Amino acid sequence: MATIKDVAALAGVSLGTASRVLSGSSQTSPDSRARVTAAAEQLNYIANGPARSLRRSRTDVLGLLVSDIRNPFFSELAHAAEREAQRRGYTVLLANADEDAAQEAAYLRTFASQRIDGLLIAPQGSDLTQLRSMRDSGLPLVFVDRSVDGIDVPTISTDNDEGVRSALTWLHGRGHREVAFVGGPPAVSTGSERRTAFLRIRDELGLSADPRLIAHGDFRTESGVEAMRAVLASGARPTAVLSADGLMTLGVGRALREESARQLGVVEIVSFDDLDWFSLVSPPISAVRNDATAIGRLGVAALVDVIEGRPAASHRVATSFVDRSAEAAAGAGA
Amino acid sequence: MATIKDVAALAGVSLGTASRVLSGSSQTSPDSRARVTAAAEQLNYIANGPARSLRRSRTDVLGLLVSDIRNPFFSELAHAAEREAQRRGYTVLLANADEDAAQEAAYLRTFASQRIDGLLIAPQGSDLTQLRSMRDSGLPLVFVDRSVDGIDVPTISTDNDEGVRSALTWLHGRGHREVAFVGGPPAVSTGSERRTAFLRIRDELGLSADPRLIAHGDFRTESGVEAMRAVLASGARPTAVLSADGLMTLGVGRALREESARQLGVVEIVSFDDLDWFSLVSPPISAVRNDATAIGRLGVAALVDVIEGRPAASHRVATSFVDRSAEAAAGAGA
DNA sequence: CTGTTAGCGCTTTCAT
DNA sequence: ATGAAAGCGCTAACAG
Repeated sequence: MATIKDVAALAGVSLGTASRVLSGSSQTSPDSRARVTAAAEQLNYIANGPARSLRRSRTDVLGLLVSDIRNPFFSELAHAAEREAQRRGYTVLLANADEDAAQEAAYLRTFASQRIDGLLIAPQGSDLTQLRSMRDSGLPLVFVDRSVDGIDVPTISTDNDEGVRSALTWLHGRGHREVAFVGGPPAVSTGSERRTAFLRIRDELGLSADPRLIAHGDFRTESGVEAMRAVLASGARPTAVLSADGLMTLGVGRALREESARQLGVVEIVSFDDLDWFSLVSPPISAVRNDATAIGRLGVAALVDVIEGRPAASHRVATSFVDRSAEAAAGAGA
Repeated sequence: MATIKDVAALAGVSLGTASRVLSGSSQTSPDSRARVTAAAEQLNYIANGPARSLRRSRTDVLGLLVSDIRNPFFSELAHAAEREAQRRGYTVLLANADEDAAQEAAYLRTFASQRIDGLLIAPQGSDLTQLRSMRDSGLPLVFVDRSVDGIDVPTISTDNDEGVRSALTWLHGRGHREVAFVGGPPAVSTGSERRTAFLRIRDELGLSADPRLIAHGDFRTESGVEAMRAVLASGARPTAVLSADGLMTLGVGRALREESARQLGVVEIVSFDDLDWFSLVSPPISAVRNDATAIGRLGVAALVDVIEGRPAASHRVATSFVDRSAEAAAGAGA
């Protein structure tokens, strides 16, 4: 692998001049510029990043720690974050905590050791001490989607209250009174916020307060199956269900499908998170659009603000409700 | 940020001893071990990765360059690769080329400059020269899912032929003779392999060779919509369709759904790639299971072999066919 | 087992 | 505008 020294030698200039040409940091003569560029080209020179980082004490790399890369919400968020970062001259290093606090802690250490310039994180039951010590040691931090109590970090999150309200209002308007809720883990901010919103708005609207209508999962598919089964087994008779996350909605659908074979009746599904296949099932699933793209984009913008010393603001991103009740009830291939 | 020098000073030992304790590279006395560990703890010391990499000329980081992170196939592959890498002491840096050759080239450069220890890549219309020069400059390379002609790199891919055969045989057995094919881009190896397999096996089975039954997309949803629309507009009358990729299957479903409102009739969908919601649509979509987890795992294993100087073998991962024809035709909420 | 020291490849003074 | 030289934080080779 060619080093800058090789390039300088081939170009017949000093190491310093080669560096100046290559990084464009300062004025250089057209002559040396041409020769250095040619030499670099010829040697297929690619600067050694670690050496560069060591010297400059910055890496131009942002970390993004998501809680589950297989969750479409996060893969869309990651995609948006990456685009925005690239636009601003940063590369994104993506890591997946897999909804596991220990793995999250491990990646946090890895990122810190890589000396990334800043970190975007969707925290779970995060170790508050670790997060604090990272922040205090000067690592710019921004929360996306989720937040953590007891630490003040700019946060880009969804307007969970608005989202739940739109879903319940819509269900209420369609005549539902027995509405089940499959919530997320209360330890995660999105889990608790959506739950709190559900309880309050349910009461505002005068929906059934039967506690058997409520169950909680962990934002993954299988837990959605189990939570929905639990509700059905409890003796409650929901006519509709609000699922707090897209992956759990899949699980809810599976659980209801098992039941439908046993003629339980129709339960209308509404989902927090709109997945692209919802229009293909029958009846189509209406959903709260949770704007992962905006969250990813704003998250990077806020993080770059912090990195460059500007004040960064927290944001609540608006949701919108996608009403599919009017769409044809035909299935994909029917 | 504390350096190893600070740790050594606080522990009252030399820099070298501190380094030895911290990296466990060589024998140290219990006494210094205790003092260094305590000092590191107290100072919240986290080694400077770039400095370490510069000196050791390795990073313990693997790159994974996928073509579309929002494609569930790749997010599953990434997830599996990450787990396997972690198990072997490596961290994965994930990047997304977004089915775009220019972006792929840019990330290739970024990875090269970061001096990652090895790269797992799902290549698209890759610049052969660039790939070759990277390989020749000593970067361990392994292809996953896709390969590129003209460069010899260990490759972990799906048995596309077997997959297509199982799908067409199944359709044939169900009486279909007019089977449409929505293929991927012929420039990508998976696109061309699945297409070639389709043509050959179609003829073997005596299915209709009407050229209007065939259209191509780019492995993304929207292109699936367009390809299917094109087939339907051509005047061909397929009774079934094989889609070459999960995302395009979604598009195919959308296109058929538009049509079904106009009473075109039933077209049975079969998908290369099994997505988790296929059991929820009506009728459920049967599919070729394309084992992203195995590909990711084997890919990392092969890459680590190359890195550590062992010979690495290419693999064709077996597919299996998921027959959902017997499942209840009830929809998600019905 | 430990201290000392060279040097990884680069950027950035400091002179000139 | 350029060359010489220092030094980022770390590991490894060497001497003891």
